[in-house]
Amino acid sequence: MGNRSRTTSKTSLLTIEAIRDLEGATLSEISDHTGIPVSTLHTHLRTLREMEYVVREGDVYQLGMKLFHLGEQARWRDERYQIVKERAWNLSNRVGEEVSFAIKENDRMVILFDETTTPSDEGFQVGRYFDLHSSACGKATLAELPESRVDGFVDRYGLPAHTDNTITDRDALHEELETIRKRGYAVNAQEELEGLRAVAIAIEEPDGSVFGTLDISGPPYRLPEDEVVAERLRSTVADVEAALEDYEQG
Amino acid sequence: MGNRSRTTSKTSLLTIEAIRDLEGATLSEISDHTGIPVSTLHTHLRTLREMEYVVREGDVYQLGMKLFHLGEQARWRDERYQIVKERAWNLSNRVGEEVSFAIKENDRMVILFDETTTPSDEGFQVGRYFDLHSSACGKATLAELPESRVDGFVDRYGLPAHTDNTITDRDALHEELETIRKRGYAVNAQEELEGLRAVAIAIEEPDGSVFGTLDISGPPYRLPEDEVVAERLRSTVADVEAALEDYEQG
DNA sequence: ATATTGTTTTCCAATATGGGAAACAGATCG
DNA sequence: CGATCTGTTTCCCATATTGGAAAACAATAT
Repeated sequence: MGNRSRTTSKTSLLTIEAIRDLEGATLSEISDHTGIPVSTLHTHLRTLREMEYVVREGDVYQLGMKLFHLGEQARWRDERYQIVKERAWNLSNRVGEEVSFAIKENDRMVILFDETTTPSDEGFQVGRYFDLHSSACGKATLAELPESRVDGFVDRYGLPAHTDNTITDRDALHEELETIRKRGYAVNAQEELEGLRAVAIAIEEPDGSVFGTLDISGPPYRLPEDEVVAERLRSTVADVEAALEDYEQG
Repeated sequence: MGNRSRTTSKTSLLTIEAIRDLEGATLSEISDHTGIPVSTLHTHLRTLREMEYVVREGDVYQLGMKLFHLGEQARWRDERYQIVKERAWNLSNRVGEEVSFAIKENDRMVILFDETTTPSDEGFQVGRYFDLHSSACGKATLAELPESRVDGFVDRYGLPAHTDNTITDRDALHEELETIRKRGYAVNAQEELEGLRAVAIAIEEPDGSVFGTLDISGPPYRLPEDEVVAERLRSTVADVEAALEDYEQG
């Protein structure tokens, strides 16, 4: 089991995440997956159920909508995200491509929203985590950070490969980031997911730090030249940055 | 503060909810709000932070995107919700009104999504909880339940008033539910929120239980006659029910 | 009917762990 | 420079948490 201080709360939280991993599971399945004895789990699940973080459908435990409720609050915890959303929507409608907004939290990127013209495939990325080194949004963010922080990040997590195209070499990463800084946009050439290409640009706050990233993504065959895509993003990013500046004033 | 068994996990979860209530807060603010001593809170927040359920911005604790991540999983835990979403989107586009889908979980309604034509005011209800007796979706759901369960619900929670129009009397509620069953749709005449009118119809599963509810909502002056709105909903609901039936087969 | 197997739930004792007062450490401020 | 805010850490005792084991429950099979 654990190595460091196993707080009781952590066990509850791990239980939640086990249910997420298994996309719903029975008591014994959760026990198998986590190694936590069923009797212990049972009491934790009682609490989680009482607090509505988990529900039971028959004998299957599922994540409760309390999590969704709280998640929505988290998603909009910075009201400036709404500013971005409106402009992302406009952009998406203008160019007919999928536009996503992501932020970095704890060394991973999270997609906060995702504007498309067709609602069908909308949002399959929303709420997903992406690695910093293998996503357009992540690389766009990294490119804005000092080398030392990039190195620190590599030291901690390494550069796990997700496809054949993933950058797995530290020097290659530094080169890539340099290229991104030069040309002003990051490209994900199917480094995270086979068949998904994306172009991303970082949005800067008035103080120069990275606020988040906008990207346009899709299957490679459908996207225009990177430079064309980047140009489309650029104007929206500039627009958002101006709006953030305005917001700052009052 | 506590009266019943205060489990450790529960304290952590209450901490999360305190941060939600306060929309971000410092250690001492959370302590004031919950009555939990700062020293205790401190350790809980450490765990919550480690597990990414909470983040710190300066000295303000905020809900972490882990919650959003998990919340999205909860939101789509039943893949049939996607079926509803597509059709709600179509309806919204056809009639130019706001269409929402809600489900009942633990004696409250939760809005799962909300399709609008303009993205600006979209989603301000998403993830919100609504009481069963004071919302269109809630009343539409109650109307499908046996009287005994309705009474049980009233016994447990009472009928708290949210506006002057809220139904606060048990008999009046039963009458209202009877009306809903007769005419086939529920109306929220600003019973939950001043200035918000809504018409809702329950979606039934093939087995007859309530799957969720669709509603059309807006400021009273903008909505057509209830009967007209209901008619628009009816066809989509029938459509969804047919699709659920198909899904059942394979 | 009665085993058989797989659950989940309850019980309980031992002990690891969390609670919270108090001491400590930085800030910020008058 | 003390005073007064914060947040952080320490530490000890009471007790909440654990998890084995057994009991209840369910679903098949014999």
